[in-house]
Amino acid sequence: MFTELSPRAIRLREAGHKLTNARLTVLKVLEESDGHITSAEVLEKVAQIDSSIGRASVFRTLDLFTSLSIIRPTYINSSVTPTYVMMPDGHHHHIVCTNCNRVIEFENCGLSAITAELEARLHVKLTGHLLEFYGLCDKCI
Amino acid sequence: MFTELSPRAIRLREAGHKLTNARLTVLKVLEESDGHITSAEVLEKVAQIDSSIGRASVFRTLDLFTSLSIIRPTYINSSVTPTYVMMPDGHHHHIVCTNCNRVIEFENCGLSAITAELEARLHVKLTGHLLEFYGLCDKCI
DNA sequence: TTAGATGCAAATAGTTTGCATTTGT
DNA sequence: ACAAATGCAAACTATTTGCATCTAA
Repeated sequence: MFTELSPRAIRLREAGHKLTNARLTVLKVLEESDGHITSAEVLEKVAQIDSSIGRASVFRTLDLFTSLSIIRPTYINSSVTPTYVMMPDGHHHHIVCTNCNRVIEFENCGLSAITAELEARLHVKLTGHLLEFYGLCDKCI
Repeated sequence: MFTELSPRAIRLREAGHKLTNARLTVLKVLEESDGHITSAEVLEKVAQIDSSIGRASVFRTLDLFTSLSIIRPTYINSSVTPTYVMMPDGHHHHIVCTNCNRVIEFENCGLSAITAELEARLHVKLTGHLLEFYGLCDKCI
């Protein structure tokens, strides 16, 4: 059905979940996105690929992926439909322009020192993070 | 009607918005919360204080406050109803335990150096941020 | 005085649920 | 074989909208 399994699909199976058509299709849509995608967009693209997949399964899959920290719902420029962000290695960070709503990705969030300090001070074990900056992008300054 | 105006109320008026009963009541509820509150909780507490305030006005007020960066909707342990976090000085940070859903606040997010570096490198002007860590709290480790 | 904000109730839309059926392992 | 997952459609519920009325400045 699917020729190649992505690392996330393997992770899914190793966590004891079945690799169903619905799940692999949602995963494909997420992986082909730019890392930010709304539930409405996921529903639409999944329907384009395979219209026999039910909406409920898409939502169930998004919930499953969220519980596995593959994605994370956020409220980027949409107060109605959640935007899901892909969380490679359990983290994600970006800048949202509060004027034009553009989302700017960047590397090197520089949080490893902070993570280590918090783990030591608060006796917690941190596995990921979401860092969202707000401000004006270069075009809106 | 209200004897004292909080700094946020003054900020609201200075931004050109009327200080109505609905808005001041929502603000009061938010300020008396622990900094994390769902829309359902806001609706309920507002109704307790003044049942004549309409639900629609509460939602309109939450939208207004979000646009003013007084609060920010997030998806803490609730995939249905958004949780709003108060954003003092335009930022907020916390740890969410992925096991028990406890939210741990902490000071000193240590992002000022990263903020300055991003502003210089990407030619943006950053005004706030939301930083959310995921992991296990001391009791769940 | 009057633009802005409100409350109400109806409309909308995104998401969830129950269940018979199908499917991956 | 069989527990897990699915698709369907109905049910749900949070949120939004239109509009006449009210009110803060």
